[in-house]
Amino acid sequence: MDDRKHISMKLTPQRLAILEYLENNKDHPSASDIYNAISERFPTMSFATVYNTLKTLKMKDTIRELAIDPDKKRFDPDTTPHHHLICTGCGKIVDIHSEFILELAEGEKCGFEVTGNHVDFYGLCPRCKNRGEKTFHEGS
Amino acid sequence: MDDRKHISMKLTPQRLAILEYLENNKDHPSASDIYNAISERFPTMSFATVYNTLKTLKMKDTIRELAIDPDKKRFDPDTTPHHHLICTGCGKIVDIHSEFILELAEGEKCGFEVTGNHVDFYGLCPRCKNRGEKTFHEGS
DNA sequence: TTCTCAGTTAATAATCATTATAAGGTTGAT
DNA sequence: ATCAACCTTATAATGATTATTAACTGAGAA
Repeated sequence: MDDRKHISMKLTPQRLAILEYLENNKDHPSASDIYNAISERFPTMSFATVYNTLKTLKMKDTIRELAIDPDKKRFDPDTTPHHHLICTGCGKIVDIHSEFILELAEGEKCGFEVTGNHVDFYGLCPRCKNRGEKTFHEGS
Repeated sequence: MDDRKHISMKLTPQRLAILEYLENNKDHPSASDIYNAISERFPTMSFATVYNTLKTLKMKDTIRELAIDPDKKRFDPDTTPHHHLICTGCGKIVDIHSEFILELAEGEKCGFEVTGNHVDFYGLCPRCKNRGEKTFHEGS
């Protein structure tokens, strides 16, 4: 089941550390999240290696690059089609695995060939709801 | 109808130039797009002024900041609820004003209070379709 | 009119995320 | 052992964005 899509790349210690950190990670971490987490136990790790590895994994469709955070890229090891629910108070992101049928009227397509979609839901997580938070960024 | 939400800020020449550039603009420009377009006829314009003005306009809900492009923020003067259709070949973005009813099952909400959503559609624009393009970034 | 103050602009430095470059390290086939 | 392909690292470079600070402007008070 979980054969990692037959990643055809050398599994160096650094790459294993990154893959291990990403495995089942639901935090949608950024490159620096990954670097910070790993460099604790792996002080020799270079930032470039993180970026290089992420780029390679992205090309191999092992991870997905998210354009959810306006400030930096985030990465998601869950490459199955799914959507996100984002807290506008603290930025927390949770996965939504429901499916939605979203058909565009031909007139709205502007001649595009539509290949997919992604829904960002916005809201307040339980903690921010209680605090009355309203900050962070509003949806795209 | 179009009273610009009673912008309560000094309408300096620089701000007017930015507002004028943004008015009815469907290109979802970035800060540097705006700076480049305006500084031609307004060579004294500072980049900081563009950022300052965009931040102010965003706070006043006169424009919306988009997290669509992983490389930079883009801005949309259309603050009515709408969605986007993005070309994965060239990055072109067009507006979709259809509405979609997207209800989340209670179990999927993780206790969030859901306040809104935004759909990104992905596809190939007519020009990229003909070229067989596949690059750019894939959806969040 | 002149002074003053708050808000604005511009020049600039600083920061952060990301990419590019170049040099050295590792591994596996020969 | 040698070579080449691939990796890693250190580092520089770039691009977007934010922060800082001094000069500027316009409206109202004196």
